[in-house]
Amino acid sequence: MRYSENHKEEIHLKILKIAGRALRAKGPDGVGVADIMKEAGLTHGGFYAHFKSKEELLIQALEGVFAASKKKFLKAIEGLPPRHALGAYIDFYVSANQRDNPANGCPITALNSDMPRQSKKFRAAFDGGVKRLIGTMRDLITDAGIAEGDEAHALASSVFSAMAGAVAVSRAVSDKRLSDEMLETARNSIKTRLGVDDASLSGKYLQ
Amino acid sequence: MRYSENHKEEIHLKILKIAGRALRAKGPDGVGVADIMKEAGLTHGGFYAHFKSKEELLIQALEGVFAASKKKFLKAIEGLPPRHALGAYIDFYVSANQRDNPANGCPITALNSDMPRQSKKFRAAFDGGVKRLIGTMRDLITDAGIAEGDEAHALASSVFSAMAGAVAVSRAVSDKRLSDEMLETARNSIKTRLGVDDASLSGKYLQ
DNA sequence: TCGATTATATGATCATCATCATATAAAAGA
DNA sequence: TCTTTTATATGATGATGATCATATAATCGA
Repeated sequence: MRYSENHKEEIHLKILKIAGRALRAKGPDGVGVADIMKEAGLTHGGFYAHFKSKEELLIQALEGVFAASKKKFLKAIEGLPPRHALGAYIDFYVSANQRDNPANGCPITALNSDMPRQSKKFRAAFDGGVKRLIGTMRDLITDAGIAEGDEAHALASSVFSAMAGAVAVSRAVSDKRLSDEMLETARNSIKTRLGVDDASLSGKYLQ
Repeated sequence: MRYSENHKEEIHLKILKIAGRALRAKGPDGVGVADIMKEAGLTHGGFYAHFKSKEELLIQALEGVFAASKKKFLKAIEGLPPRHALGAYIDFYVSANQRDNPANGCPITALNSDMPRQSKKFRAAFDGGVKRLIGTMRDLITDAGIAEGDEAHALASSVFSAMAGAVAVSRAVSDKRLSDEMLETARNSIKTRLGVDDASLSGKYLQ
């Protein structure tokens, strides 16, 4: 059956979107091809007209998810001066909202302990996404005048690892009180470390 | 066949030990009953004489792993005064050695992104282990005079989340340079935050 | 030495899942 | 309207894995 010009492409994107959510919710080994297709309103057989393999689907889905994460990053800091932007992003990321919505959140948080068990290609896609996110934060840190060059990069990678790690661990713990405690103290300590905590930003110490 | 008095118990412990390593290396959904039994020198059929289900095995294995982690914690700080002990534990934990040996490392690091997808019972066992580890660190922080009461607890939970998160994210990234960078900056920032970095401990600032 | 006990083995069942061969049907172009 | 194209459906296939029924064999107590 011949469909409209770009019908297949639309379906392709729809599958990727659904897979991106399932990937984060169920992990790379938890997503089933048939389930994804069913959610897209199709049956499992048609899958291989869209993707060479499940691995290819996951790689494309992961790339889409990283691109969306970067977009969310940029949107969260839109229009803010650099230091306020850093604070705003940390507030956005290290939050109960992120913790409670793995399917729509950052893939680093959602997949970190799965990564060592994945294929080389999938891991390479993951690395690429992480590096791009770190690059965005490095630019922000540079713009804020907090550090520059290699130092800005090291700081950005460290801050990102702290943010992702904090959300991931708080998500792993099912005790809400403990989880909230971890999240809040992590958020504060990361902001303090960068000098973008509320006290600093209100001008008490700098600028 | 009747074996020696405590033969079954020995086998039981052997299975648990193997499962504990597999659990961290392959994740809860990656461990196969047959594989575990084979590694223990047995076949899959005998499994259910030892455990009611795979879930029961995983829970017991996880509890064993947390107990071992606590032992390693105590061993790493053995004989050191509180503040040096904190520094030593952070050095021990946030290290390339831990990152590169998931099968023998901390379960928080190895399993965090798997946890939201696990059964209630398994998650409860995880929570218990996390709380005990945090309790040990809280005591250390209290002994070191860094904080006390609820504040010491909050600090301990936050520091643990930062440590586990940093190792987990550095493990997720396959690029060695980036991974090393994350690990080192995380280790330094956590130690500085607690005032147990090398400069502080050498007496430059305190004590 | 022999029978009872029981840890372990064998082999089946049932479910899930990725993959693929083949069939179908809808729509575009003639 | 009819043929061709091709996106999707149907229905295998083979692999893996948890679970369980039943068989086997080793040792202890008699």
